[in-house]
Amino acid sequence: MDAEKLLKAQQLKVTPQRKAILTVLQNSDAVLSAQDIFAEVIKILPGINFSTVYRNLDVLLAKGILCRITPDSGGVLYELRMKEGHHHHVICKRCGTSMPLEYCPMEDIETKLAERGFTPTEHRFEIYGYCQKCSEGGE
Amino acid sequence: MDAEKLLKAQQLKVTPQRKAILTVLQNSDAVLSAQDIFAEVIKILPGINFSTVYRNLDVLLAKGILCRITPDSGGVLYELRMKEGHHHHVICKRCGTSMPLEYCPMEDIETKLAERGFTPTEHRFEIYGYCQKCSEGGE
DNA sequence: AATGCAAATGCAAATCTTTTGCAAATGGAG
DNA sequence: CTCCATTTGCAAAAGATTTGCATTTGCATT
Repeated sequence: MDAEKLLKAQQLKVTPQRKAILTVLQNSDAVLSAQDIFAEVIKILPGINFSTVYRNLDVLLAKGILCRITPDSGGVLYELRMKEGHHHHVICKRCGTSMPLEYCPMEDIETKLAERGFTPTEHRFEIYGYCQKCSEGGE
Repeated sequence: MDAEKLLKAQQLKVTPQRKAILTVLQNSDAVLSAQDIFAEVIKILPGINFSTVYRNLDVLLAKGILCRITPDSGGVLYELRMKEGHHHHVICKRCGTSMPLEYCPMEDIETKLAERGFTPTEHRFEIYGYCQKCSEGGE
């Protein structure tokens, strides 16, 4: 995946900072916090600022280049969007690896909500646990 | 619902601070942030401290007296647990009212996860939108 | 290749939320 | 009533994220 193409496709300027952020996310199959990302990006681009990372995460998220995940344990995690369109995630609590999920529970429940007069606009479905690799090694 | 009974049932000491926190949550059918709760509790119990509220929210959560909800918009919200056992939530983005949901998507997906070797330990399913009352008044 | 400007960045400070250490206070079992 | 583990208040620290502003930079257009 080409960082420049990704950015241009969204009418975003191609800056070294953005390329570094995308590189970090590409090289990780785990979901990362803003701080994690900053810690990695600064290795590539010493001198980059926190605020630049935060601002760009917001921009990339708004443009749909990233997904945001918010575990129960708190915090906000990001990952490169690997799948087009709406989807949910399965996340390993040990290694942080995230997999897209080809299933959305909303279909099953839409009529039930309609009966209650509730109009859904967003929803979230996230599954945490241990991936195959991390299960094998014991808990 | 009796705050004292709730606390005693969980081997927690009955303190004015805890009773005040529970009272606030009982009188609200919306989900509240720690700050919201503090702002209300201090009206009942002037002099109560932030840290007391935070600590007690953690305790009450651990004991299963509260539910924690983390909207995409960020932040952490709490509500009195209205339903025994595992369940999910439907939350109105305007008035914050929360309703328990008698449906869990995990059943539908467990085998699919097993095929991938993933062992789920926790999951979250939250639906945001507008409740009947708030839909009527227009967006 | 040079120009112009909106967009992006760095920096520093501010804000907001949550946590922690510790001494004093207190609930409740015996 | 006494005692002790639990809980609280306080103050400070820690952590995460945001903001204002001057400067720089990408890039579309000369």
